[in-house]
Amino acid sequence: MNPRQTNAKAFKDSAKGIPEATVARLPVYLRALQGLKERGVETVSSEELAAAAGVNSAKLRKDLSHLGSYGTRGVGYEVEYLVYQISRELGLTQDWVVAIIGVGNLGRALAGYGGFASRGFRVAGLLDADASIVGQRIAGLAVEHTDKLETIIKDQGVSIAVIATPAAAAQTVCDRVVAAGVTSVLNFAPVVLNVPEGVDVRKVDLSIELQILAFHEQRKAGGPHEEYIEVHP
Amino acid sequence: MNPRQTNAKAFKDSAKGIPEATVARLPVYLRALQGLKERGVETVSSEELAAAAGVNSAKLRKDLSHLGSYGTRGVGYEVEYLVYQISRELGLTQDWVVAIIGVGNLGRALAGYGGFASRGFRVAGLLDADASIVGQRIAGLAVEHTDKLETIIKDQGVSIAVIATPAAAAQTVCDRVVAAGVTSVLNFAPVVLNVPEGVDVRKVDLSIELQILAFHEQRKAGGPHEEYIEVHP
DNA sequence: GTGACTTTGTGCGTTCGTTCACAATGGGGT
DNA sequence: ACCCCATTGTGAACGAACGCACAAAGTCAC
Repeated sequence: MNPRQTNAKAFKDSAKGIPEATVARLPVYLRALQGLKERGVETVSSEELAAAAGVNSAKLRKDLSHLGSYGTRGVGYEVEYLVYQISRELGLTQDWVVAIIGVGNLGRALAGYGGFASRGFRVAGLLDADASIVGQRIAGLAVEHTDKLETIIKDQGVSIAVIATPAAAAQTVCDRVVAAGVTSVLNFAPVVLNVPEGVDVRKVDLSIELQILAFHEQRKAGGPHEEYIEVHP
Repeated sequence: MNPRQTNAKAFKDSAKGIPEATVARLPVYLRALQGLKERGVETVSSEELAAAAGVNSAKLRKDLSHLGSYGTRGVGYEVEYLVYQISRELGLTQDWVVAIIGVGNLGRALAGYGGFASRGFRVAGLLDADASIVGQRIAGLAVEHTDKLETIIKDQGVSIAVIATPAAAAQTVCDRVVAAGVTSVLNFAPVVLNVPEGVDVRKVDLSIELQILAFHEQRKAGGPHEEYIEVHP
């Protein structure tokens, strides 16, 4: 019935899913590899690449083994070939159209961020609800009013929305982009977004990261765990 | 010898360490709770709080149980009391002094981000290597030259450094802040930072998150896993 | 006071992720 | 042609995290 069942071995192991933890590390490997490539390195061992990516080498090998068998025993991995394979697996060999909603400080920083364009992400729209910002040119793009959100998403074929609005506006904006057909959302607003099945949300929260650091910092200094704690009265 | 061994029960379970996964969620609970508090809610059940935080209720209860037994069976958790307990556990009842190095678009966004001050993070310095930026006032602070990095860190008692420089400068800046006594680093530059034992680094990478979204987006659309893949020649 | 009801806190099985350690395997030297 | 060496790819052991399901424990109505 399903060809996979008759000839499963010829299909990539990844068919049934690369572990999330691995997916999250692939971009790190990719960046390390691109660095090596720029320096003219043609071949790299798992040990070297692991060091460059800040992970241990067994983990690196297992991660890469999920994509297929792309190394040569006794030699290592061919940098250029591996760059291509990881890019393809991540979907970076095609272009992705992105819209950024909310052009405050953060939205501006995102619009100007070089790391997008170089990895196949094309910013097709900057939108804001504030009329005094609409019309400004930022990173070569004119800011549009959020009224046009649906139009832009559909006309430009936006598939990923970046939400950089204030917290209060985020859920509404999210509902609108989802209704307009977006299925992946990167959320910078400090709220938990509710989305229907089938839509992916990833969250980046600046203050959460700081809080996690504070927790560990406190531990180093001898935090509350050192004290005798009273019971809830 | 160690009192913990003679009377372990009286000490918080957390003494030996709250799981990392839990620590990473505490800030989310905290934000949800503060939202409830502002709306005047006094008591909340694990079910409700879990919904607000976007996790399942068993996980929430287990997370909170690591801090101690702060709920009341049949009733739920007292919002204000729980806010205090989580804040204390995260180390937010004390103030943390932060310096931001690199005042580009992102550094500016960070400097103006309200989520810091409201959680006990005081930005004590904005530093940049570019002489044309030095002296500008941003969010009420004058930008200083990176020459003064060591002075500022020591004089102001900075314990957390936020690195928002270009990739090429990040490692050098990191070495300097660590040498000056900083033990926690939040890194926005797209590089893997090397730090000595005892220093914590957390990384926020905008383009990595987008790449992870692209991966899943590709899957939805029927990505490379659907195709028959040739073997490495 | 008592009993019904609600909600917490947690023991347990399961799943997911990491690490070790080594057999398999390709390259290169002789 | 053969053997040695370096390095991959992975089986298996371990550990962390998740989620179910329920006993324990408190509240509230009467």
